[in-house]
Amino acid sequence: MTTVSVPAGWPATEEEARAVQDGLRARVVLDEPGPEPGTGRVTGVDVAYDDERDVVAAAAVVLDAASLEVVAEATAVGRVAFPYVPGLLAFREIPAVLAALDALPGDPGLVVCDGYGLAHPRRFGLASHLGVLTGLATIGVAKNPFTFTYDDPGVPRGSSSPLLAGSEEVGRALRTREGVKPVFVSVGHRVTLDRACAHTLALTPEFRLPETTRRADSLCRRALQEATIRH
DNA sequence: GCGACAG
DNA sequence: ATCTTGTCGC
Repeated sequence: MTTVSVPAGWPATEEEARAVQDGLRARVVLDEPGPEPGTGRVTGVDVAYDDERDVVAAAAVVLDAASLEVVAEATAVGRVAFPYVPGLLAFREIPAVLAALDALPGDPGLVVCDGYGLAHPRRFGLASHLGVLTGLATIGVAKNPFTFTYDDPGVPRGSSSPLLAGSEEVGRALRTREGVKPVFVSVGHRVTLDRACAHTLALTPEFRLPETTRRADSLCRRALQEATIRH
């Protein structure tokens, strides 16, 4: 386990944070296909909080994309750097996520975030932001549609429908389990939407949520527990 | 103006 | 995100 350090110049107000998003948005790369689904490594990142004690814990879990077996993992614990504000989630989660990624031994490969990328009020969600800061290929897989609209996808696993901001497709509602509520996939950095969905399907052989986020979720909760038990 | 709103 | 036991079902 390592310690979270908040990057210098990290915004302190919502206005500053929105300005940062507007300034970085142009650096997102959307025209690279990204890694081949089912090959190389896939890393899940997630964060857990104890707002009472102002503590944050992040986890990064690396899986072999073909076997979905855990190859490496790391955690980071520190102080919360920003409150939760819809549209500004990245400022709350990224410092801890960066620390966990830095503590990883090898290359993370594709990074799967718990939240959105392009599907964002200013088209620069958590996955986009993390991608730009690290240069890594990233995608966002969220559990809720946020403010966006969609038609319910077909019942079979693999069915999808556009996730819409008005008439603009910002992501996809993707059915990962037959007849179960879809997940909401959007592009982060250096991956196309088709491939982001293919990766998501490859990561959900059994459950609605990607194996990456399931693993990262349980690990960061454990890390938070251990960091919170005493002190 | 008010409410909704990824995690 | 988080508060939270047992319970229904494969």
